[in-house]
Amino acid sequence: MNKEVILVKIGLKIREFRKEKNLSIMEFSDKLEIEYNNLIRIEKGRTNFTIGTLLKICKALDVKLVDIVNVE
Amino acid sequence: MNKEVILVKIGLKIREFRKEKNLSIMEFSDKLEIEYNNLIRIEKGRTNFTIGTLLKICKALDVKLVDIVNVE
DNA sequence: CACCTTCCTATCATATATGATTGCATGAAA
DNA sequence: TTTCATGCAATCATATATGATAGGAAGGTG
Repeated sequence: MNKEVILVKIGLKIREFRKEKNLSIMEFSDKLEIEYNNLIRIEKGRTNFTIGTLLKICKALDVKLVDIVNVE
Repeated sequence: MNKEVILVKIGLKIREFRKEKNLSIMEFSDKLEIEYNNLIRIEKGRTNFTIGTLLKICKALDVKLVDIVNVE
């Protein structure tokens, strides 16, 4: 599984967790220190984001790192 | 646990896996498409590297994403 | 119809990760 | 001693992630 596919899958998983919390992207990006459009890029798998950004997302979703990257 | 601490811990874990394979940083960066000095930055936790870079490392070490980010 | 929310894209500027190179310190071995 | 491998840091240029903003499409509600 190549990078592009994994980034898409991780994005989908983030979106799943966000919807579980009944958060819109805007509400979610407010909780984060991440820009609204950047969050969309991440959820759509269109950007190769950093570990630090992933950690922010995990914190805002109250999930562990392993819960999100478990896509293989 | 903040970002800096987690990046250091992830770096240490990468180093552990590398030593288990008896690879020097130079040998390891040859297997990767990652520069030698960048690998040092990552292992020392001095850079907020990307998911794509993490995936390259996982592939070269033949481990799963979750094995490396399981530091919390 | 207008109005609002949500999701999404595009664009540009800026910050930062990465590539590439150089140099230094240490230790092992000849 | 010299020589070599290894780990590490510093520097600069370049590629790219991110911040910031604007606008469009679809759906719901008045």
